[in-house]
Amino acid sequence: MHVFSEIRVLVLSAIADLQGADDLPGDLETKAVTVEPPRDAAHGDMATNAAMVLAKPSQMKPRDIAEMLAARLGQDARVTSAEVAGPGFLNLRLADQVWHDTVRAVLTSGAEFGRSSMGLGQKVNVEYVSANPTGPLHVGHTRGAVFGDALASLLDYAGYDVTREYYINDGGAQVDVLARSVYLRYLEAHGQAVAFEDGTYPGDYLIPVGEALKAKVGDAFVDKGEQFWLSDVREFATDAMMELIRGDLAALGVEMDVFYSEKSLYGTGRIEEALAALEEKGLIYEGVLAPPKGKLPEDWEPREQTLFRSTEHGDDVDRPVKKSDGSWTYFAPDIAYHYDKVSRGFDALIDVFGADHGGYVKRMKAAVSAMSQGQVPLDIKLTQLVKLFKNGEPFKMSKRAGTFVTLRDVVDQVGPDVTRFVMLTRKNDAPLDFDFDKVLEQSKENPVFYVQYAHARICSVLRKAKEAGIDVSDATLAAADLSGNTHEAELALAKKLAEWPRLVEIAARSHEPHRVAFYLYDLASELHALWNRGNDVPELRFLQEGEVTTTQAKIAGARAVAVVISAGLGILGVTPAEEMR
RNA sequence: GCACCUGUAGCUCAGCUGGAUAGAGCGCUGCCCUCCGAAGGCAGAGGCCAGAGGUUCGAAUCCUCUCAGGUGCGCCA
Repeated sequence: MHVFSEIRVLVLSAIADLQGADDLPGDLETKAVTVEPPRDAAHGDMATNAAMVLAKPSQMKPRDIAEMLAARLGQDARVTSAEVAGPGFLNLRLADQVWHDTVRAVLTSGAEFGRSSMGLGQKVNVEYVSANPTGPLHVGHTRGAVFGDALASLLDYAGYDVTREYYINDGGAQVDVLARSVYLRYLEAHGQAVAFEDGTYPGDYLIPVGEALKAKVGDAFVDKGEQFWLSDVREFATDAMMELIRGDLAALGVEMDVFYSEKSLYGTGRIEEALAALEEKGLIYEGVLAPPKGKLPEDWEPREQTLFRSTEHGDDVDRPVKKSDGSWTYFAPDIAYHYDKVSRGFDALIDVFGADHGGYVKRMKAAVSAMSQGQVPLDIKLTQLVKLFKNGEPFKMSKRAGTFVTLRDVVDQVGPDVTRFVMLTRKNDAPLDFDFDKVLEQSKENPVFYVQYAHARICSVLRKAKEAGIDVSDATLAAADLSGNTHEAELALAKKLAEWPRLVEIAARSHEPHRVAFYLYDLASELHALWNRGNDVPELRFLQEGEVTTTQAKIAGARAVAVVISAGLGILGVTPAEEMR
């Protein structure tokens, strides 16, 4: 339990006391009572809206309730002042001791400080990347990979039992296209001249795959009809692509728990089973969709298809699960896949899709809602486009020419840490500008650098202290007497640390890992501010010449910041820097 | 035509799921290194939170409509 929830408990018990004394009605809903840091630090350390929330049901004036609460809360040793302000806010100031305890808690718990039990061990499945196994991952996938991975780590940190999963789209027509493309490269490896026409993948990355195929089967497939080799080449090629993709993910530091094959759903009755479950609920029927409003496609004509009544679960129109020729649409195996996830007992599902799948959200949610009787929530996070820049100039990628900016291009140039952090400095549903030059800039304009610099500065102080023969182990620092750390800037830093556990819960609840990145920037900012105060106020420097115990107390505060930065970067998948070069 | 996302300082973006006088970086102005990493810090100027209604003690945040940009829209995945 962190400071904010501790104080909230205190407020609630004060309310209960007032109820016991008949100063407040006995039946009050206290769910809406919050205790949070006020926007303006001048208002105090924490503010509660309790009086305003309770005013109406109590039929009392908010300020009267606030006065009564203030009197009770002021008796607690942790509270140094309780003031009524504005329309009925109750502003609390807490004793320095509270913040010193926070620093101590960080040093004692290490990276575990901030870990929450909010998730109660619930099983959550996070599906991300899920790129078609037809080529290397590109920048768009990279953002999805970073986002999904950080979200998964965040949820883990918040006490959920997380499974990281990748859905391999190896069942559709695109893998046939892949197979034909690899076959061409295979012929090429045999010295034949080939042409990559529309409907094939011309990328160079398939050259080694064609050669590998040749090494494996020799000339067995040369000059043979498609029916002879397609299935074998398809399997060979998708395996090769998945190996490529796993390598890409590894370069970014992403490790999946489960790779789930779409193909495994076909011919095994799994799709039929999932659709039968929907049919049981009367949600599958044969029908004709109304034409889309507005301009009609040229070749539109009414056709009877097998449809899913997704409108029953919030969609705008019903969706086809079979094409007019009777074969499955892409939606059908996807339903089966999510049916499988529900059957595996997950309490919540999260899908991370690219923004171009936005039109797919409602039907997928409808399907999961129907299959789980509304019991398993599905959250779909869409990641918007990444716009690449170089020297401030837009960096275009052309898929037709077979050249596009890959995950490797990005990671090779700026490294996995920078790639990850930068991609998390924007919320998922906002487009992201990624400038190859700016992300490597060493200035505070670059949040990656700014946060790393704060961490490196602290490491530098610890190194200097050690050189001076001072014991700066976490255990020693945790035992240090912090009562001399009373300066406003020192306390501000400790207060920022106290917000970390609360921020973790907020970020986890909203599925927004970018909040961690912004918090780390703020924390780094407090550290830099304190550091520079040392220029004017020598007492604030971390290293106090000849004063071992004072130095240890000062360093305790700094070291705690490094611990939290390190934990936060850990969630983002970024390695903290010991020094800047 | 419909659905989803976005609209906050000159620019790039936060804003703790409804709280007080809306914040940061860049850019602009003026300061701070004989001293732990100045690759930093402090201060100032800059706002009708796209617009109009509504909900309530209270709205950038929730609802409705309008405007602008992006994405997608049976027989691709």
